[in-house]
Amino acid sequence: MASLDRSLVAGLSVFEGIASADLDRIVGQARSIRVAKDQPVFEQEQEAHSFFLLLDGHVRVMKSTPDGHEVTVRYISPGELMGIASALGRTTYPANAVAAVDCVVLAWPSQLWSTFAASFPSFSANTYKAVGVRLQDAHARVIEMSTEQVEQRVAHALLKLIKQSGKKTEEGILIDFPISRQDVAEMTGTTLHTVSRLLSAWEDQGLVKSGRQRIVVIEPHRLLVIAEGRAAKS
Amino acid sequence: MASLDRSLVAGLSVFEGIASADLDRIVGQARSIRVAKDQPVFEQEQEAHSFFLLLDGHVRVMKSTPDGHEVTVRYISPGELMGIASALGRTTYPANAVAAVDCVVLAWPSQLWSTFAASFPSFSANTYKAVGVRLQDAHARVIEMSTEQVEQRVAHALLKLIKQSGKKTEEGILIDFPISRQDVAEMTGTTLHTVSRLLSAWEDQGLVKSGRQRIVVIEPHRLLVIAEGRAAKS
DNA sequence: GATGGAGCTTGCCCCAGCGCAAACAAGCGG
DNA sequence: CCGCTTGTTTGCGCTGGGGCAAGCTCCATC
Repeated sequence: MASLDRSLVAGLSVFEGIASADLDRIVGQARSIRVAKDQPVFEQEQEAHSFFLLLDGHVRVMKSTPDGHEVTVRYISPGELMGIASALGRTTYPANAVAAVDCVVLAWPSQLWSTFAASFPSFSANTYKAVGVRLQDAHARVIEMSTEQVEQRVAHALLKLIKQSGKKTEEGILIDFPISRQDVAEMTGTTLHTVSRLLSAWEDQGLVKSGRQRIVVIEPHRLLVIAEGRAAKS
Repeated sequence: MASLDRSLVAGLSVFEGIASADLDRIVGQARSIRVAKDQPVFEQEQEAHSFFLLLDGHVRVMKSTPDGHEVTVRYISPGELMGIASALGRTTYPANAVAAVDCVVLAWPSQLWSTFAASFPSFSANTYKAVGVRLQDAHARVIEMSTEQVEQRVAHALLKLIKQSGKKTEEGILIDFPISRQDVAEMTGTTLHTVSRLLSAWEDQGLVKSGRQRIVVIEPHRLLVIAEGRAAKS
């Protein structure tokens, strides 16, 4: 394993306000792990032995229902923590996390959580702030599901994705990991058929350009108009 | 104002594991407030000057969307904290909280949060655990909205309500605060019409008994069957 | 005990979007 | 280069449940 140093994590918002020496100590206790595409980082109901920081790649967090449905909770981008069950008093992971592409993660044993939190107040403050944001996101999602049409929800989802993981290309803004119609459907509570129809329609209008597991947003502004429900019904 | 003492809060799970003397100090710094039915405890976007503990009554937490929809996030029961925005690094409240009946709440200035958290580790642990539960709830809600039919969602909502605030009566289990069809609709992402139709149907089958802002569940077990989607389509 | 308003019920219509099914591409492994 | 798998597209029919509208009932107020 390559030796780890603070340059990996310096500048991440979770570690904001922590002294370099402390960062070294924190990073020194982590294991660095490679996770191949489609492999799990952690699994629902499994004992929460570690918490993780995504260094590189993209991870999809999802929950499975007893009746076989899968719902995508969120995508994790580089620099974000995940599997922080122990910070919230859980002993098992609440969801499945799967690498959307080959990933590199740092892992710390869960017991270290309380040590870190006690030693580095800003670490715990930053994390709980992140938890707060996730709670907000979850509520926002509930509200979307309650009040918006499928078209608006899918538009919102794409906007969220390009904001989080958008990469400028000459064509437009590319979602820079493989994402299928089915994946988008699982994020928005609809079916791959409907997503496919919407993307086709938007492609005709020149709003997006998409292919196999690939979506490029060409006109984010017009997509926003749809997301806000101010779209002219054609 | 009546003098406050620890008997008010002893035994609540948030304060589990805290010494009596400390409890006195904590409670000593609270203001006790009466909130009349339909009056706000705190409001969305407002500066989060305090956090609260509900001593008596029931509070509805809801979010309003720009386009005039209201979505109920949760009901707070006696013994629960609310308005803990500051614990999650927010400076404003994320939602509206309205008294569903006349309520009594304790309020502490937000700045005290960090003091309490630092002085009483179990207080902060207990609270974050509660936050974890809420995050779970929110995700569960997203999953329900994504995968279940309206009928199941409404059944789930009623079950949640009787679990949280059910009161045994000779008729069955009463939800012990006034709740309208509209309220249930806002919890489940549907319309008061549909809720009304469902309750009427269930009443015909002897599952529930309901009236103006009043719902009694007679056969929770059969309601559970519906909630799980194992209902025989009549 | 009349009046008004808030909450509830129900019938009818309609459509967004799901389910099903069939056909089509684009990679990938051999 | 071929065949297979995995992802995508699209047509068609159907239905859950939303929207609208009318009428009803309980309760509070005067």
